[in-house]
Amino acid sequence: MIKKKATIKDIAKVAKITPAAVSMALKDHPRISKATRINIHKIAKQLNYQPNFLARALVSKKSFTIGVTVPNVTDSFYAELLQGLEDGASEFGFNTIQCSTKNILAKEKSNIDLLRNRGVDGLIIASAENEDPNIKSIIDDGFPLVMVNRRLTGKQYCNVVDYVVPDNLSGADMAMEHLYSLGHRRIGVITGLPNTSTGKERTEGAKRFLKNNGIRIESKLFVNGGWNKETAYSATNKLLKLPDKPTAIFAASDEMALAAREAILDAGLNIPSDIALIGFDNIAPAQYRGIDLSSVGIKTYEMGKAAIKILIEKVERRMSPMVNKVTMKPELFIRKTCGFQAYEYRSVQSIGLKM
Amino acid sequence: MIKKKATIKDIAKVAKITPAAVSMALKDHPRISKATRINIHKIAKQLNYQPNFLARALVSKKSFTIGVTVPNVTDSFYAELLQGLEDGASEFGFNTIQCSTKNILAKEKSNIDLLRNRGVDGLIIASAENEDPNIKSIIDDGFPLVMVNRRLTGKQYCNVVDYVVPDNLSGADMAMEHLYSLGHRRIGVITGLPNTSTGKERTEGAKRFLKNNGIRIESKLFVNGGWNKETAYSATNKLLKLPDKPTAIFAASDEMALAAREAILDAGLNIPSDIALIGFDNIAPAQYRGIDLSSVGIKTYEMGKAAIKILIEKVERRMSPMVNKVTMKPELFIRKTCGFQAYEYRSVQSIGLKM
DNA sequence: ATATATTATTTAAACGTTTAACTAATATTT
DNA sequence: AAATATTAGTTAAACGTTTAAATAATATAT
Repeated sequence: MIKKKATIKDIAKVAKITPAAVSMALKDHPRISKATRINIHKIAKQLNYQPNFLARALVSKKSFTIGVTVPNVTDSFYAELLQGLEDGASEFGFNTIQCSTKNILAKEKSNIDLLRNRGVDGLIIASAENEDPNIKSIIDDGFPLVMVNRRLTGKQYCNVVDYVVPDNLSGADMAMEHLYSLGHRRIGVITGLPNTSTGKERTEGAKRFLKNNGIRIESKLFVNGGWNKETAYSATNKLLKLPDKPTAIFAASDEMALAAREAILDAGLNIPSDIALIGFDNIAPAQYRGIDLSSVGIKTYEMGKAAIKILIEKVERRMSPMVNKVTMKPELFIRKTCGFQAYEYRSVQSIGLKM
Repeated sequence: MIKKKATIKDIAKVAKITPAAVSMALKDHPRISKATRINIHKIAKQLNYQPNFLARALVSKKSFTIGVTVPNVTDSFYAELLQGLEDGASEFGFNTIQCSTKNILAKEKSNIDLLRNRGVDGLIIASAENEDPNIKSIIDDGFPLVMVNRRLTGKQYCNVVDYVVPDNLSGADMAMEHLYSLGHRRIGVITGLPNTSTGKERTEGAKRFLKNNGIRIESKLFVNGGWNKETAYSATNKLLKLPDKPTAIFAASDEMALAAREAILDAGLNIPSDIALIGFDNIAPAQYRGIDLSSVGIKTYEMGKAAIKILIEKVERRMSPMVNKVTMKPELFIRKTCGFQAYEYRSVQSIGLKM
């Protein structure tokens, strides 16, 4: 039923030479005479020959495919990262296979197994946890790997594996500094998952800032937003219900910041007059008018491209002895949720009805 | 350097039987005695055996992989669709490989070739054009295919290929009706690419509505938004510069509606009091407070799941003679950009500075 | 004219599986 | 006891490619 594609054997039959010769001719091996090479190319075009990657990968142990795991694809941050990875890969003639792990270790494991069994040449992992056993086993196998966005934090492995990550400490510092400079002294922090490097380091950065500026660290001002909207929304409510609630909130991701934003407005409070808000990642929705979320961000798309470049170089060189550790400089994007701009978002109640 | 994985041969050596027997034992073929089957499974687990999909796919012509093409992954609509596709596939033990085409036919072709050469069992195409030659060649080859979101509109092929698409005519109708019911008679339309079924049909639906309600169709009120933010932004400006500019705008996608929103606010106009705005797709960012974009939407995630289900059924049955054509019922999500709600988004100028 | 080098191709094995067909051993039927 | 059936494997070929090694044919050097 399915019309089958022409193979090397078909070409061989037409050209009356062996499949091996065809294979060589197609890659313009000098061993094959110019005349036959031209002939073979012609026949290949006539038969619309397309090489079978499966067969090629099986024998040559090279699939020109990179496996990628991310927590999810619906988060704008990962969408942009994926785009960078995909575009970067295609520049080198590689493709990507993507899987989401939903921050579940078991799902990550099955995804990694699956990708490796499908013969990917290397892995980009954007979904790792701090002491991720899945990563460790990839490293133990000596399999080409570059971590992106998140990395391992454990001492023994963190100098062994390549990564491209944001400078989370500086980023958090910039966010806190911005709030501080606007007069905020009581700052709530919606943290990411503490078992991720991004979660851990952004929290650390915030704490370090407080310490450096002589502000007491109150644990109740740090609430776990779980890297997702739902958890972040209720985490924000915890902050808002505090008797001495913060005057500003730093969320460790824009995704969570946007959820915090909803929670704040739902509580009838205004941004930034009642509560200032800053996020991290500088995702596209943060930039819409009416959102105008101030945020610390890195060049996410570039981060993806950088990671894939390192990985493909490793793959091509069949594992170089170099370990590349790249950190991306964060930038502060001042918009309108921290009170620096003359603009205010008001909850529905505070506006009242008018038509 | 790279530690190599255990193969069937390794198991065979340990168990002192042939690879063929191992292969059968692993899939619990009754030909193999219970005792050896158990033994083989045990050894497989010990050696951490993982089947090589490439080899398996090569011989069995089955890879349990579905190829997917979308225009891009950064558009929230496609991100959600992809999630549905991926989740749906994994429910059936399948995986997806995704590529973006950026609405470029040549890129679509190379992606499709690539996916097929990598041995995918079927294709989900979400990026097709109306008379897409790439689709036609897939059909001619009898290769399993389900189109999603967009379909072919040409007569000869549209009854041959499976698809799951929104009911664009009704959707456009609902959007226009909503604006009409709020008193709007002069409605601008930001259309999608006319060479896509979604673009064509949503425009058609809008025109049909106008006709049915005795409103003259003015071609200058229809501007091409090209399915992307940049084009939609300038398309909106064209509408706004009209001497008798529309009192409302219907954008054929939320992505474009959000760009239109920026353009309107940038022009110093208020939404909805100066101009009402409605989109299509009901993507997540439309729902943020401060955006509150009214929109017509379908269950995008479910659409993805439905498409993958149909495809996998075709793949499993090795092409059934049935052609499934599914349309998804649209829903109207009334938020605050059409003036129905007591809320208004104002441009910066109209608020003036205040701190 | 013989030995050596060069060129163009073929042969054969391999990658890791699957599967149909064959075989040997044991069990069941007549 | 001979004929037949069942069980539990083994053998061999295949999937579509790649690649090292062998070979044959021709050209060049001695």
